[in-house]
Amino acid sequence: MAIFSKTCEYALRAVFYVAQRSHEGYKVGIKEIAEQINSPEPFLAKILQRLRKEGLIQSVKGPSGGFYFDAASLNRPLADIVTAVDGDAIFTGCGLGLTDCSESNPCPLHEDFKKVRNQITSMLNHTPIGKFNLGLIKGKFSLNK
Amino acid sequence: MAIFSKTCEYALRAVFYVAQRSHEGYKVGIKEIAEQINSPEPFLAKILQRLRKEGLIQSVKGPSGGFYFDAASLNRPLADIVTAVDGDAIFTGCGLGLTDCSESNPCPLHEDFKKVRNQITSMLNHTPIGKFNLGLIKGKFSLNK
DNA sequence: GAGATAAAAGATAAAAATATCGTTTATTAA
DNA sequence: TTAATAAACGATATTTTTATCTTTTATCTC
Ligand code: FES
Ligand code: FES
Repeated sequence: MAIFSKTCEYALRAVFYVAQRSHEGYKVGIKEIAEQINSPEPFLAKILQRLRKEGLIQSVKGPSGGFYFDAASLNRPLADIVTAVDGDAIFTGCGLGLTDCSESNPCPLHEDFKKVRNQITSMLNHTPIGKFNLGLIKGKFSLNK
Repeated sequence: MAIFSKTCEYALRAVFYVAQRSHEGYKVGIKEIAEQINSPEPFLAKILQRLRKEGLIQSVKGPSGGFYFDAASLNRPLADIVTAVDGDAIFTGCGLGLTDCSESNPCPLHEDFKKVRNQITSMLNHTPIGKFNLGLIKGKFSLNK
């Protein structure tokens, strides 16, 4: 088990890659993205379609088209991507799977989980999509293995 | 997506329930456990079989039999249960799904994820299975909704 | 406008996780 | 030692997640 679904992992890696290329002034085709983040191409295509429908990423069809982020989108928090793909379970769900997590009906791990969740939530809310562009360009981070 | 798989959620809830009853001096049948933690009975049976094979929980067949924890097992950390069911991805895996998480080949979220993972790891390592027995007996915690 | 390019859409397929069922084996109590 | 009880085991079923393929639509270049 991981924090995010495979779908969400691909989404985030793709987002980081497209953000970097957008920062450099390019649009990117799905094929290039899939290669660079080491994901199955048609599956990733579906994921990006979804993000596009939600207005989280931009794209244009046709020659010299591809995916990109406009300036506003580059400043959105990662939390928006995660929510679009995995929903809000990671932000509000009970760690033991109870139907609703609350102070009045807590599971044994509620207090501990709340801290973990808050840390994840805070990190995802305060990290803009474009935050790692410079680091990625400098080759400081990996997205594919 | 959640921190743990459904399987692991059931496992932990069952463990807490059996621990409480063990503390009170009883063994518990699979039917009662499944009812009390609101899980599918045959599925839960499989999970507990697995835990038993690993020596994490005890059981006896036959009349007045059932599942229970011996004193030593009550002191084991929750981490042992989680590892048995979900493996160690939650403790060591990359948040973005890279094949191995390391300082030398970090993903963009590596530093942030490390903190989250460490917090989860620490909590699961330092929480013994029997920690919540008194609270559960007093009705302070919920395991079923 | 014609041809080429690339994403969108829709229908399937494969794999993994979750869930169920029927039978067997061990244990107990009488 | 027999009948009842409860877990173990093995096979199967369902659902969800992950992945693929084909056709359509939009856009660019010429
Ligand atoms: S009730 Fe389980 S985390 Fe809040
Ligand atoms: S490389 Fe991604 S969390 Fe360490």
